[in-house]
Amino acid sequence: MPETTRRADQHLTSRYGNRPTMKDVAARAGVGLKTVSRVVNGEAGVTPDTERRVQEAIEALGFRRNDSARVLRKGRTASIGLVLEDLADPFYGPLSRAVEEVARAHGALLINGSSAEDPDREQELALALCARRVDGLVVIPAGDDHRYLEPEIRAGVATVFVDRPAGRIDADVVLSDNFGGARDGVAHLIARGHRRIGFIGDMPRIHTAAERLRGYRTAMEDAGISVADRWMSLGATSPERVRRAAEDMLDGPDPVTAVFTGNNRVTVTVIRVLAERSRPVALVGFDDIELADLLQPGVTVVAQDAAALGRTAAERLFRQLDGSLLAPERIELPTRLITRGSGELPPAG
Amino acid sequence: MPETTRRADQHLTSRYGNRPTMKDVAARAGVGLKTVSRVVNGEAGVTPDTERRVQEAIEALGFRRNDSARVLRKGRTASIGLVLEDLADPFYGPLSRAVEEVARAHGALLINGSSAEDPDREQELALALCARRVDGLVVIPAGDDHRYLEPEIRAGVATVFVDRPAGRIDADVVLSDNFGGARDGVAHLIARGHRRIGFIGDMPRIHTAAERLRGYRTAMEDAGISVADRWMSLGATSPERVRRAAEDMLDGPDPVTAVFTGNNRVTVTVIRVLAERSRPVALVGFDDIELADLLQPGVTVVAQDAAALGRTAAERLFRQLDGSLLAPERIELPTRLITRGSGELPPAG
DNA sequence: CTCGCATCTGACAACGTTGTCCAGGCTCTA
DNA sequence: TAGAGCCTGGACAACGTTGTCAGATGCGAG
Repeated sequence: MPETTRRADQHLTSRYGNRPTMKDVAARAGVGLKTVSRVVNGEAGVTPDTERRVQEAIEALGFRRNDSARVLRKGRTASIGLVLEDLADPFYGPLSRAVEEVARAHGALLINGSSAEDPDREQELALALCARRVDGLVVIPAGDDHRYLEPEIRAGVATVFVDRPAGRIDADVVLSDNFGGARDGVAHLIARGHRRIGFIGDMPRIHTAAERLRGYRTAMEDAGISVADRWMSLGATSPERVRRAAEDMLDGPDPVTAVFTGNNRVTVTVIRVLAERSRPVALVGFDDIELADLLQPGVTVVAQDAAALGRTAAERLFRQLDGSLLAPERIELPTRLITRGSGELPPAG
Repeated sequence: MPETTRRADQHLTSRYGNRPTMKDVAARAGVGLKTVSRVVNGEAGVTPDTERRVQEAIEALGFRRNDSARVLRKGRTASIGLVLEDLADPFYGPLSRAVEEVARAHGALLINGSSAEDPDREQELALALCARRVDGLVVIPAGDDHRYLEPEIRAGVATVFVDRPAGRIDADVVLSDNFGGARDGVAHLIARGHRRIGFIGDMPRIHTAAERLRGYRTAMEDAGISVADRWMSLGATSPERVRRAAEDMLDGPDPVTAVFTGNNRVTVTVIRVLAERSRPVALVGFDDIELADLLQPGVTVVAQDAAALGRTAAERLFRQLDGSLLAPERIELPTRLITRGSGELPPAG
């Protein structure tokens, strides 16, 4: 080996700051490039003495393998992407964490991004993740057309949709039983004697909101109750609109004696509205909320298991990656009615 | 150009599934490789006609640039890493989201990982992120020795610590005023006439816990109150231990008339314990919690702004990246006392 | 008509790693 | 002692992109 290469570590050509490469390590240890690679990857075929020399060089130079190059060469990035609505929402934290744990168990990192419920941003994010060549993608849809992912899926990006179904493409989906949960929650109120029951939910273009509304309607229909239009508020996204909607159905003609709320944010606002009033109004909310048991009365909810959604989706994703081609499947997880008092109040007024 | 190359797209050599490369696009469009690169990156110097042909080829093949290769070549990944404790904790969701937003504004993606409060896992994660060559790292420390990051920082990885200071290295830190917040919270109780005040917090090896404890001690000392050992519980991590600690100081000799809780999880458990009792006990908690205003009484808290912590840290990080070398700085954000009732109860018992 | 200049294009190397393959040295046996 | 076989180590190409640089093309002016 010529003297010039042996001293390569003394004039590292910089890019990432001044990071040593395997070549630098090899030069310093006086071995070949591939030998360093073998040591770093724990491959067989290196004598203990050589290995020690290489390890020392790695230590001395502070070498750390450049995974970008590795990825380029190997074709797998050992990372998956998660596109969700808003990480600050307490529903998505546990979901994301669950996905992360499964990824970790498979040696993968998680890149996540928030779509802020904006279809364009969802697409931008998902495609950016694909450009990074994530091995797989877990998507909580904001939009309702995911054909833009077709080339990616064909190219081998494992993809699973969670919480809401994919739009206009055939893919794996993991959902909560939104319809059944809402129906049971409303039926619970009906069983307590309520007939005038309000529903406040998100825009029906969001699948979960539509399904929960359908559950509400079905429960009412099954009980032979006809629903007045003013009992239903759809698209109540901001706290102000939720508040107005609640007040309308509580104070209008034929006032409701119970309210079913379509998601955790709506529930919280409605709790506030009800707390200001003397007439007791029953409440069942979709999604569990922290401290719900400590309020007076405790808040009865239809709980879904966010962590289980994430875990199931991630496991499905790695099953796609590990092996064979699976036919797209729709997995539905059950919800659980948790009675704490607010849903058991009898009709009043 | 020979006919054979023009048809290169018909025999793509696979790796990432079957992804077309720039070479494939070039062959199909009948142009050179570099021209495709120029079009993809919106560089000047391509005639409209050529550009159109390239765009068509990109469209037809479903080409998407491989950012791994790009990263390898350019040396910047346009991604930053966030190591936090647990994404499922409602404190970290908004923090992570805030970091993400700043990253997005700088065109970067966010990779995050949960350390689960385990120093080894923190290190493993941080180094894995460095191997991915993230441009920067936001770390919420679990351990108290971060010398392992020294080579990385020297190599140019921008690094900011949040919520807790870095251990044994000199680096940027963004903190809440844990000491001042706790001191003020406890002083608030003292001002209401309390003398026997309990403190329940996390292990003092965690910086925030230690600082809050110090705030408690200082407030008591400033008021000339000597603290009994049994009024303090440190290292109460599980709900069970918090419960036991609370019961001990409530039922033992010299029972406390007020409790200061050191973080949101402790606060929630103590609320549960207090709700079971008839004797009113005052409570001030560190960290705000959702629905705190709806409980009876409302929960008085020392609130810190998780989103502001994240935002400030991320902005600092990109300032490091954008430009010059900055001397490490310690930024402290104020806390805010929010009175809601529980902290204003007079001493009883 | 030719020269010079500006504009557009493409060949080539490089980024840092891993897979392939072969060379050289060793041990063991005949 | 020679030959076979094994083990270790290294040279080289490839992954897909971008930066450099030089060549080609077209246009206007002399």
